[in-house]
Amino acid sequence: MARVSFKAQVLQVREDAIVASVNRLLAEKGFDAMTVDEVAADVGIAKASLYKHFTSKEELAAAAMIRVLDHALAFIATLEAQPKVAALNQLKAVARWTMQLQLAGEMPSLPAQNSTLRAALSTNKTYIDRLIKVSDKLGAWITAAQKAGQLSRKLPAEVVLYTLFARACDPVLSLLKANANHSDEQIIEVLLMTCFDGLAGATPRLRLA
Amino acid sequence: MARVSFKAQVLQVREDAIVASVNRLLAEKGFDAMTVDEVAADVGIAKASLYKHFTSKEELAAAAMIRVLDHALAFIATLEAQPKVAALNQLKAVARWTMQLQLAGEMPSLPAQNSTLRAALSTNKTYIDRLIKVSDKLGAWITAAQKAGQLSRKLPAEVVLYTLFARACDPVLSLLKANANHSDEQIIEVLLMTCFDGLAGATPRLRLA
DNA sequence: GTCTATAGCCAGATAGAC
DNA sequence: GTCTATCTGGCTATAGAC
Repeated sequence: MARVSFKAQVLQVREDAIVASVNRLLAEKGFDAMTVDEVAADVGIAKASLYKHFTSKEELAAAAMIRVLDHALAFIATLEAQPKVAALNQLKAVARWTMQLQLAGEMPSLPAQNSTLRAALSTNKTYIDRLIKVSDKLGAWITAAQKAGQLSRKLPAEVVLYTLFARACDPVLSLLKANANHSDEQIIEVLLMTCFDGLAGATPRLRLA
Repeated sequence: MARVSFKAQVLQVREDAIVASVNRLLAEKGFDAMTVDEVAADVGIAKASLYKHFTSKEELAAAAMIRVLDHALAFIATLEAQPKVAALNQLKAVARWTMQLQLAGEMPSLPAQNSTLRAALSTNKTYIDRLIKVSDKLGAWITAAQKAGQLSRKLPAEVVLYTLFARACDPVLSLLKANANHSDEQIIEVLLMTCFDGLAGATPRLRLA
């Protein structure tokens, strides 16, 4: 049986600490503004030690992105354990979760348009795998919600999917938080409304029979 | 009378060319990835010459942002010339205009979270002035539309305003364009729907006589 | 594997001739 | 004001001792 040595456990814990730091710094400053020196200082180890675990800054960031996607998959799994919930509400729960992560300062921004990070991510098999897994889970709920008339059938499913990803790092949230007139919970409720019901606002559904 | 010398005109034209280049590069790569060398090469002058016109990279970017806001103000002015249009439709027209700019590759992204650019912009009087002017114009339409019941009254006006700014550089647009299954016009229509009517989609308004 | 020290590079900004 | 050539600082990444 595969007993994991104590030493290996220590290393694993250290790697987790590194990735957690990277995740927070990515959320706070973005990939370009984040420096490897900062990460090392934040973790409390030497920069050279970082490069024993990860071969490049891009790989550091990729590990953080994968971590977020894994957390998302875990959250989705808990939702799936309650099969009676309407698909629309599952999607809303996911959106709420991403916004809470953002408010907590733990949601790295989407990789900017033409960066070295995008190139690295697009060739990272693990990252792509997790991204597809999340997309498949959400995609299933999206089509189910459209069939049930809970989501507009006029919108291509990919538009809905991309929109959910984009709202997970919507700058509106940080703008509202900066102006500090609302509680975190109020911000989330308002953003969920604008996302699902639009700026025009939902009108009562006609009950046809 | 203030006759503008030929030489001054040439300079003005050159500055316009510089700012137009910066604008395009900002839209394409973002502030961090854009280099001053690129700008100089794109305009076709030496880097040192750039620094005779603008004292820093941040000021270059600020000039581009101001240019966009000035264009927005000009567009808003043309809309104001048609006072019979409902406030909601004026806002939609502005949103459509920003999306067209984005599709044309001429919409610089919002300054990322904690950058030197944000600091520079926040102390740039001209930029702030234009930003306030645009916000005031849009703010008037927002409150009018809410009074008329065309926009949700449950949303604070600032939320609507921030959302319109954010949608002006919504990453969903570039994602959809990358997957290239839709025409530019289709993309814009779909994004306008998600913005104003939400993912759930608009339902027919009840007519209460 | 961890550290200190440093290599190598690149980008923002400037000097100085014209 | 425009150019070429250069300075300067900061950042990624690595060498080499322990």
